[in-house]
Amino acid sequence: MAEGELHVITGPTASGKSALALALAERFPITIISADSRQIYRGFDIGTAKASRAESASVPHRGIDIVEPTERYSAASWAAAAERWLVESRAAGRKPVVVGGTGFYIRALVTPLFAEPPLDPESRAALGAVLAELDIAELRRWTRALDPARAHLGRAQLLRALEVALLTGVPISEWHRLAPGAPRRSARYLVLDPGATLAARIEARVLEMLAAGWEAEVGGLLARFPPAAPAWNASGYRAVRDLVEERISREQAIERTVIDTRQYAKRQRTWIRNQLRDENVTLLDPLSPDALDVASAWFAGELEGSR
RNA sequence: GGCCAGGUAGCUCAGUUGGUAGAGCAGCGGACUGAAAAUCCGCGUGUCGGCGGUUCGAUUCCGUCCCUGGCCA
Repeated sequence: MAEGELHVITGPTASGKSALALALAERFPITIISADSRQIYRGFDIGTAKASRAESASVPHRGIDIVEPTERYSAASWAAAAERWLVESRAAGRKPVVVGGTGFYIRALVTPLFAEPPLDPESRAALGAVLAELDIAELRRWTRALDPARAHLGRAQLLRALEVALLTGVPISEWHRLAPGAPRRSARYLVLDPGATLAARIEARVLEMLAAGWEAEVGGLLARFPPAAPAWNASGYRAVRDLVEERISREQAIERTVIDTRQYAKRQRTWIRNQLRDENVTLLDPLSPDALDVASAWFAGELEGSR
């Protein structure tokens, strides 16, 4: 493709993606495009492991602090914004590198979601209010009737399936059939995974976050944003909130955060293992001594990439 | 030292009138097309503390030893 292949660095949380991207930035002029559904929120800094001020000053970053914590964002919105960042980055003579663990965002950029017709906001809100009252068994029954191919999915997906089926008159699976998702650009993936040491890295990072003032950050956020704001559901934020409000002990908060984060990392690994199965993937252990050289070779297009 | 209560999955526990056992959490696998650090689906991983005894058969009953907690000395 004219614009060249898109470079994507991904891997489970705490695998060292950002550090590697920053190191790469010392060798190549790049813009780091953060594909991270939590770093988009302003104010949620420490627990989402955002780049520091110094880091974002030395290397251009995009995708960070782009929405208010009360706002519900979407993969489609992110992908649309990312399209602009890619153009902007290239215009500035820098190669964009997508760095992040939100697989769905990356997919939406590489293989666009189906083109949704405009939905009337009022009908949407009204329907949402009705559906919110239903339990998952009920949502499943409705989805079995309206879009059976999606009835096995989770609550969030069932709500979406019903919304699309009812408001567009065409179920999502039919939209897919009409316009099968085709890659809009080719992409090469560098997948970072430190293997069995990931659990220890996660635990260490949680302790670092607390040492860096996570509790104080959460204290401030609590005063500004309602507990139901979307940004709160990032690993650890609820636990630290409970700690700040003295409902649980420090030990309990650490334990819950570590478990949450580990479970998240596991889901990311499942996604990467199965959803990127047919993609151009280069696996890299960030702890290997030549990690940066391998990453550089990958970036320069000197690696074949195993599929 | 004596008495009492316990010892069952990685953790917290339930259970078996004697037929080799099951929940929650953790863990593992999977799904994922506009909430994705979200939302869901599936899977029990075990010398039932050790050793003897009774019994066709003991995790269950008996004896003994070990360990933990509590109370009394």
